[in-house]
Amino acid sequence: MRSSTADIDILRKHGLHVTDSRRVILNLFLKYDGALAHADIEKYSSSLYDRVTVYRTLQTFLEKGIVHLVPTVDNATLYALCKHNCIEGHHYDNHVHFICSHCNKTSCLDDIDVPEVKLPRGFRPLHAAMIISGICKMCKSSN
Amino acid sequence: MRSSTADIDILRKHGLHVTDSRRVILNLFLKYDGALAHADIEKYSSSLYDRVTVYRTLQTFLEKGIVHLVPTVDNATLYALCKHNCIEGHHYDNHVHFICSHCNKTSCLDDIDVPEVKLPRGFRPLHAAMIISGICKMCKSSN
DNA sequence: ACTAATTTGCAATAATGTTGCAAAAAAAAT
DNA sequence: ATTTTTTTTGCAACATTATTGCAAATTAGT
Repeated sequence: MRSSTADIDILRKHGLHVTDSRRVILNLFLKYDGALAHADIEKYSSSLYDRVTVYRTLQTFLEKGIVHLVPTVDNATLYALCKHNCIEGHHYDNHVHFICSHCNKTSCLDDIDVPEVKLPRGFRPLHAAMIISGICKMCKSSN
Repeated sequence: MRSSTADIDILRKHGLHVTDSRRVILNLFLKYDGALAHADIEKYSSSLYDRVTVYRTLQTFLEKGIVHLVPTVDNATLYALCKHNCIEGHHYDNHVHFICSHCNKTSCLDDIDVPEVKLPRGFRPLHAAMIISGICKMCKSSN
């Protein structure tokens, strides 16, 4: 029995050195399967790593296209794993994000694309993001 | 010639005492016609008022339904004037927001509603927000 | 194992947001 | 118009969140 190397593969694929903190943080994303804020990561990793390291790791993941930012209405910076098609410097995260007002978890609905919208004359759109809030699958079924 | 009292009317209509700081900050929104962050307000009001006052004023405007929060991808808290139908405690800001990547201004497209989206089984939507980035009307025509 | 380059942790600093309380200002009452 | 009551403001202190420089530790290639 050998331990999974999915995290290592991802790091290598994006040209990053494999380090403990990067593996641990990346595995949080892989296991949790939702958007995480800096504070979540500090909590889940039991403050194993310095705050600064967490900030820098997230920044690096962002730059390399491993995670993308999720729009929020409060002032939290949320990160979520890029699922497909993201390359360094350009994200294709044009899927809908869902934030549950019960469990507060933010999930990427990877298969739901953001719909096109007709804009007023003169506006040239480049990217669109959509966040739907409500009750998620898990919370609804556990009532 | 008498000075405009639009700001005073708005404050009164929402049951707020009319004070200098509230008038000045409200007028910033009325004139700028875009979303403003706390930092913008400090800048435009030449730090006439204490940071704390600005925070509390924005919080009050939010509670009374004078402004609403605008979703952002970075960690800024953005406020924009409510145009119609907002009452105390409940916002109907289901319009599309546009952020210009050139001039960095965020505007409310009040007449463009956020489109409906079909969600996966089990998700119950309550509210939807949409942010489109690109080049705005003003920046496009000034090239 | 050795070397070169990258990453990490620590300390210091900056930026952002919150709370309590006395003084000032606004609205209501006289 | 003056007094009284209530609300708002500014200050100070504090809490949280994020950034930078640099030496020590770690990674990857030879």
